[in-house]
Amino acid sequence: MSDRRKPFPFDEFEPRWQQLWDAEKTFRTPNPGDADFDASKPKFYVLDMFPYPSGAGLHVGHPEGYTATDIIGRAKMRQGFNVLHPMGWDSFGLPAEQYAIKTGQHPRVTTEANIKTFKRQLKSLGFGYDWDREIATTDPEYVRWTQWIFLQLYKSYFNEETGKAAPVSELEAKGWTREQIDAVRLAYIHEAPVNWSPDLGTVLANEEVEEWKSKGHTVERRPLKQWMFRITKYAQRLIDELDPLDWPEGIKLLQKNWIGRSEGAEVHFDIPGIVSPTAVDDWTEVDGRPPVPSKIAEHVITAFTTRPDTLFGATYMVLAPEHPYVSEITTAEQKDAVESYIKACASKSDLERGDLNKDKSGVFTGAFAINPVNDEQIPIWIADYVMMGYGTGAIMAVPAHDERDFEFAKKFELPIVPVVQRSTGVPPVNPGSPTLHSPYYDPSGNIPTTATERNLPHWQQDGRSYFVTWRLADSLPQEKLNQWKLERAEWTKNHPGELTDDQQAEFHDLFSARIDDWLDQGMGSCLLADPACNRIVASALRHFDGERYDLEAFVVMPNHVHVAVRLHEGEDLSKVLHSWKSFTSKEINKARETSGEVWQDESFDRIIRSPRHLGAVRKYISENPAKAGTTVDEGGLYVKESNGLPPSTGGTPVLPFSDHGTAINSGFLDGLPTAEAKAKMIDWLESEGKGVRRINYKLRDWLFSRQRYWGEPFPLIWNKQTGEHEAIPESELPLLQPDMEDFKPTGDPRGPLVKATDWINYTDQFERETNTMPQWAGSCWYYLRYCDPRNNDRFIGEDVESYWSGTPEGQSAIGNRQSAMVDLYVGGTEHAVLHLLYARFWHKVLHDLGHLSTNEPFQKLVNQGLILGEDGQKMSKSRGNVVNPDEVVRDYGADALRLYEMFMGPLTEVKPWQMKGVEGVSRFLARVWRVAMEQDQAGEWTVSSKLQDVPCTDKSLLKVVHETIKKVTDDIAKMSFNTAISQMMVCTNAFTAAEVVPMKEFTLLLSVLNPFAPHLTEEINRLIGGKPQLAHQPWPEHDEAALIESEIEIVVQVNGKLRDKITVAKDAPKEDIEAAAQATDKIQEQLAGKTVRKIIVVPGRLVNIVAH
RNA sequence: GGCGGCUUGGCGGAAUUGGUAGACGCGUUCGACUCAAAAUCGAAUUCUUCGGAGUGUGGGUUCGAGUCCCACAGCCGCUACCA
Repeated sequence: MSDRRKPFPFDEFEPRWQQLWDAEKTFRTPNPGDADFDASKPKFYVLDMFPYPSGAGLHVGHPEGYTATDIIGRAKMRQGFNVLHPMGWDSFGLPAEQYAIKTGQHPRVTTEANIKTFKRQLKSLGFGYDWDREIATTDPEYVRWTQWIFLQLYKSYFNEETGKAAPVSELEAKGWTREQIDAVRLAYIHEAPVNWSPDLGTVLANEEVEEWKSKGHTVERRPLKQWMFRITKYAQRLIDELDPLDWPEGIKLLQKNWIGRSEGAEVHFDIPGIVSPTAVDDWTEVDGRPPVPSKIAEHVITAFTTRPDTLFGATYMVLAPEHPYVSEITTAEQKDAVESYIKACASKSDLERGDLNKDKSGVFTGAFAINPVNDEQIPIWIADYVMMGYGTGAIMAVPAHDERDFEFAKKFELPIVPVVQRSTGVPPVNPGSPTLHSPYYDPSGNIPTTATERNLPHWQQDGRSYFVTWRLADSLPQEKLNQWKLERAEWTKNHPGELTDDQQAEFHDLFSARIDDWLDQGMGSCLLADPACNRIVASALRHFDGERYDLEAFVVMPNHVHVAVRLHEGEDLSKVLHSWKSFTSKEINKARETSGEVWQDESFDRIIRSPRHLGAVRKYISENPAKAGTTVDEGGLYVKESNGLPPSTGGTPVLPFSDHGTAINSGFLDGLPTAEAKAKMIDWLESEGKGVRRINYKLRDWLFSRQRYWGEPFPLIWNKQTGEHEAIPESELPLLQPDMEDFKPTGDPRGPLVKATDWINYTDQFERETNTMPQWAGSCWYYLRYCDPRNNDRFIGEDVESYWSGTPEGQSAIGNRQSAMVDLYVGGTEHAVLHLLYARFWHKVLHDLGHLSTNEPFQKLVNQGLILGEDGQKMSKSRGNVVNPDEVVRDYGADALRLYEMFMGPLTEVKPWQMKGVEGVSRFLARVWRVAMEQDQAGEWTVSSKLQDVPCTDKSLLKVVHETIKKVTDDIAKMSFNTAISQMMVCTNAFTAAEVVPMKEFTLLLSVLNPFAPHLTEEINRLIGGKPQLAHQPWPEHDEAALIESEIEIVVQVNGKLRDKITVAKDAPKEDIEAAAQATDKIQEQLAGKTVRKIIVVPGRLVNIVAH
């Protein structure tokens, strides 16, 4: 392959141009203060996620994002922006250290070698990076500022009043003690069970556990002292401030879910026998004061719940096995069982705990708690389905309304009390719905329907299936109904025209939802709950089954009836309904010795549209009692047993029911919808001192310590006497790791640095912290350092920071809300949560402390899609489908690789590699080359004789060229590179076909192709005498005049089907177009024997003639 | 289980946001050049019983639907006892 003839001499000119760009510093970005800095130019900061320089070298996935940003950067530069497009290395990391341990080589050596390879590879692709700004997170100067930023966090706390970070010196001034301050620092030391990996010899963040386990390392839980960041204080801001960012909605959602905000309450459960004066939450700060260990904490167990409205249904409690109170509350009889259970859990990995989750396990502690709302004694259990890491590590179990609690209660035969009932109402049906046009029921399409109006629309068709619902008369007073109808009519009058979604919802709330709400409140007599009445209705429904109709399913609920029924030919729904209603009302009155209306006039009915719809209706009916939380009398529920539906559930309610509904069996909450019941319960809890409103987050504080050699050491020292920690002076930064021969993990949880005894010993009084920072530390702020990479006085200069955070006018192509520093950030989804969350956190802290003017780092985020192997599988060495970019460059050139990766498909999509596709794109580049160049007898390339410096006389060629400028410009802004390339191919094909290639127009094509294929275009431009370099030329603008044609082709449709095309003058009046459209032979043929009903003219596009 | 994404020729993918479905490229076929091949150039290429049919399936809205609405299915990704 490599010896095959090159279609154009890329192997000669590509390296030459790369050297020129290097030597000339073509892509150097001037900073404020530089001699060539032009303050009038708007800034544009486009950033790639910097790579971890692994030993394997560049992967074809890397250039995907890098080419995209390079195209944008190059285009923006030529559009007059001061473009910052830097590259660097995320060079700390476990693989380098693991490799070092294996080979005995210092990780710095391997890291530097890897960086060299990466850099060579990136340069061979011709990316326009400003290499003067290259940084590596392992550079001592970079480490200095990483440590400096850590110290800013260490010296700060989160001020609850302002919602911002502030220096702890404020608290010192207020007279806080050392202990109190340490308890609120953003960086704090904490003893907690952590994920300790014995063979890596380090602690891992929860998020990292799976990754390393999958690589075959073991991880266990173990309590250790660790440095933590109080990122949870920023949870709300990390959610809220996501909103204005131009990120993919999916990524925003991922972050929100990760932070996992949930609203609810903490409920305090007293343990009897021990008096609790007031319930105090021992884990929270009160009035912004530092936490005070509660004196009564051991008397009270606090549980977090998102459903305080179900408190009446809480029939037991469950603690996590690790919960600190377990040993205290366990009774003597249960002690052995509890202890052995805890032991069993500890030996289970998280994976086992989670994966084999179907079978619930647990042990009774022997202790009881008091349910504050009804003073009932409820047993306290421990079980591993409750996690110590979320909420308070204790739950109130409501088995009737929580799946997990339900399973547990069933297994251990704990009481189940339903306290929420499904709000009754009609099932969801297609709202947009003239159900009458269903071909399922009438293949002829000729639909004999009658619409009868009786309170509500009443559609009828012969022999169809219906779903009918009607209610007891006293379930809704007529005057109420009438009043609501009037209000609805009024509202409709005030809202003419089409309704927005919101208005539709409002409209629904005004009437249908009101009826449902009313009924759900359990109003009315619910006399059908009486088995006698229930049976009357059921037998009436069955009476004509098989004679006048076939019953599909029905259910008799306490205050309403649902029936799915297929009418026999010739039957009339309203008559059938009437006979049911009149017979049953007579019988019910007789049975109850009453008189008067039993049923409401109103009934709801709809045609069942399809077998599938029928299935849904039957399912709805069969589940209805259970969902509503009621039972029906035997016989009151019927589902035809023929089509694979689950058998009728009889009278047993199906629990758990975890949706919202209406409170029942709940004292003062009865009848309230869930939302209101929640609020009322929280109010009650707070007024009684039995609980507090609480917003809980899934997000945990960030474990920032690692026990490794190859990471930034913490710039902290410990007082050997007092055991207090403090910062080393900033003048001592950077604090580098000592040179060590042996950096193997020791198994000592303090990490390998403990072996460097001299280094540790800071003074006689102090010794150094031996933990190091995780890889995230460097990647959290690298985008800041790029702005000012050689500044030795600050992590980023103030002027520089202000310039690169700026919001100059007129830069709207990418991202329209410039509130963040980086305008465009491109990288893989794998960093969607952690890296981006951590970087945002640091950025916000630095912003709060006054070091940054923006509060978010990345304005627009784009995730490039994964490139799969040629077999459609993920590329991997074991599958042998890995494509090496070096080989592609060798065989086809850098431009071809760049162009192919952009031509494969949309940047964000997952797509398979096709080597044939690279060839295709290479052919395209060769065609561009041959438009300008031809080979003489000797095989030497010379400028083609077709290429002439003459005005372009070919109108259509001129049009294509300007269309191309327009489309490529727009498509780059949209990051739709594949379509831009396709347009340039069209343009090139036009040049290839042309007899004479006008120099000026051809140069325009080169000009827009330049960001995609910089080497080829610069080389051709040089050979044909173009000056200056394209990289220094302004971006071309298209000529609107060249796009306009005097005549346009218009499509003629008859009844929406394409039948002919006509050519008309660009500004022909509508009438002329209509006439011309009807005049053609083909159209005449189509219209023969038909009457033209309507003609639709879409200017410049089509004519549609509607005729029957 | 939850959340998110995707579904258009033999393949990768276009489609001006409701207006000619299949741009562009790959592959395939035919032709030109050539002793021949490669390379290059040109033509054709959704299916079709030549009436039409056709964007995962079924319905709906519309003069008109790949695009909007409803329901369903199938793939892929992430996440998982989150109380």
